[in-house]
Amino acid sequence: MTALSKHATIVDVAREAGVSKSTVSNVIRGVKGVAPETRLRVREAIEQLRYRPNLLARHLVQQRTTTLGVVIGDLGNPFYAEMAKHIERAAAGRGYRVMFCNTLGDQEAEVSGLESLMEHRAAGIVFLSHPTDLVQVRRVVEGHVPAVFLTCAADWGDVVSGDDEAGAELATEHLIDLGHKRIAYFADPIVEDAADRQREAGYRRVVQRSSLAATVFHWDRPPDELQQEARDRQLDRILRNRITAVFSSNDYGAIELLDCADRLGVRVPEDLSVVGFDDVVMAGLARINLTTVRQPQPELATLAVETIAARVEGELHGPPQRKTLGLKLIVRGSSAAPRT
Amino acid sequence: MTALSKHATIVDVAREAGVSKSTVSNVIRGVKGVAPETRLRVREAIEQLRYRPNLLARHLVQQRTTTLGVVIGDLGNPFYAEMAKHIERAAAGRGYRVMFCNTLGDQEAEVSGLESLMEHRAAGIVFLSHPTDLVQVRRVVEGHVPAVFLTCAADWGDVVSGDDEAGAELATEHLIDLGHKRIAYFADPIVEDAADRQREAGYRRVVQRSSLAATVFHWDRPPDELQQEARDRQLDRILRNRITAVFSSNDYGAIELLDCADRLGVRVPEDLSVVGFDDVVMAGLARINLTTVRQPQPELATLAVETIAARVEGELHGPPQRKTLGLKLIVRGSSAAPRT
DNA sequence: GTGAAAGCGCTAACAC
DNA sequence: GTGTTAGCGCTTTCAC
Repeated sequence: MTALSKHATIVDVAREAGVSKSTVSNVIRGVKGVAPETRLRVREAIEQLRYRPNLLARHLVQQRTTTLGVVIGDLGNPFYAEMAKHIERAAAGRGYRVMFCNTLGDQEAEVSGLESLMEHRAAGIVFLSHPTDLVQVRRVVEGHVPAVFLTCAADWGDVVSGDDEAGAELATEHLIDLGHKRIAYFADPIVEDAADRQREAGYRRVVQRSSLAATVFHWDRPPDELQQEARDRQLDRILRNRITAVFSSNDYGAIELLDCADRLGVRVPEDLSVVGFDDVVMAGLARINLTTVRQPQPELATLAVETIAARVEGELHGPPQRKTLGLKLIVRGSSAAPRT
Repeated sequence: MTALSKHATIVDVAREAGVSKSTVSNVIRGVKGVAPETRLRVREAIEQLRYRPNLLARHLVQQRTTTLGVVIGDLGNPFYAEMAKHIERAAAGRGYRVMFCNTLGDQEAEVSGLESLMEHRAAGIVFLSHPTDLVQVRRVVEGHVPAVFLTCAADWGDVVSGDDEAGAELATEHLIDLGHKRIAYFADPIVEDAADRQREAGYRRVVQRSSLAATVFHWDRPPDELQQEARDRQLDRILRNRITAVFSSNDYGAIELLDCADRLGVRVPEDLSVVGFDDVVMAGLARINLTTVRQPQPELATLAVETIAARVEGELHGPPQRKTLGLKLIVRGSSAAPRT
């Protein structure tokens, strides 16, 4: 590997082109009022020296960066990974770069990661999955940079999310229409609280409207080696309750449930109907074939980035905004009428 | 949303504590030789003002950042997403933050994303998935910052990867041991060239050693709306060739193949054995249950980060290094003896 | 043990 | 149309 050459600076370019550094700066920033011939000379010098402006210096003097911090629970969860990808693309499209912080639910990592993002003077923070430690996180971020909560919620920042309650209603109605009488709601703790409550609320409303009983289960998330066992116990509880259909708060949990059912010889959808939430790519595979509520991922991500960019660029002022996108039920093969 | 308060600076802290800014700097950086009592006063002022050092300024003066650029093909591919997560964690553990650049195979996005990373003065670049446009990319990066190629390869940077050839041999031997005579290699274009060639080479060696014919297919990656159709055509080609087993260059491709087989009523493993490469989390689901070659993801990511950190910190000099980790075959249900 | 001063690479007034 | 200059917030000699 060759020795690392230093980067050329604006002064080097100025010298090479025989102008002052302000002129170079004007050319770089596309300020008009530079003689075409001068502009050309500067351009050539830039090319020649492979000059790339130093954003550290620019951002320092401008008192503002074009870096967005993104806090994610777990990139290993396909929904978050897919969202992360869309956020990155949307940000790049608006001239922002993205710094990810993948906290894996570790509170300490979350706070220190966030502090690091603040030290980098991130222009704004996108929370994709809710910070576990609300108080600490709020203390670090609020009042310093704008925050947007994407598919999660808080009252001190803008919120962009799907219409969780309506989505949950669609899912539950679908199961009722199929003839199910004993439908459970299955909460995956990885889903942020507010979203979870909304989805549960939608479920409860529809179930009660049809005079059915509401049953709510929670996935345990024990250490890895015990996980499979814990899951099997959960499924056992479901079946003991004579549940015939489950609406899971996310696809990830729904797919785990399918996995569990497969291992235990419980047939889906014959013995148990399963409906998820998110519509991750995986859900559409023939082998998974999961009925689910689709979240419009690219639209959500774009909206979140636009919102935070508007705050950063001073186009948006005032109290937190709340933007909600409609959700669609995608019927696939994991749901069917219960056996009679 | 409350007005955004400015960040306190080192001068604010100095004033508050009644010392000079150099003393504050000494305290922040843990330089010894500061009177305990002074140190305490400074600490209190920092706490009081919620002071966070500005890394832009620090990095500008130090002529070095703690930012790592990571170039990824597609975060929507679980293997890359999982690797990204491990890279982020490993980097955080060594005091680095990570900027992702998710190029989606778009050459222009790749080069401009990389230029942006360079403008941010990334201390090093991790290529997770090979840059499509080698020449351009090399021109932008080489000689400026160290590069490490993770599960891909180039001769102008350090390489960290699994032993692709040996892994491919394991997979192919497994199929031969099961009694297969007509085994195809299936190349997914998302797998970087060098890795692909290694895996193909391993496959070819074993097949030829057993005096069998080598057959290599390539997934087409046509526009989304035509993809399913194109895939079905591929599977048709496979079956026409009386292939009984397929070794795919990655899990993603293998899972697509399963999906395709399911839709067309081809039974796996009865009619067709499928072996993948990577061992993404999904591959272990009961419904997927894919026999595959496991890549040690956390170890690969950690090694890549350590390598680049060593370069950045000047602990590692000289020509590009090549580190290879051993791979393991994970036998699951997608492979079995061919029908007689 | 502490402070003064120079300067990292850039932008943005303001002069000329 | 172009150059001069004063910082942005820090680190890092070098005096004291």
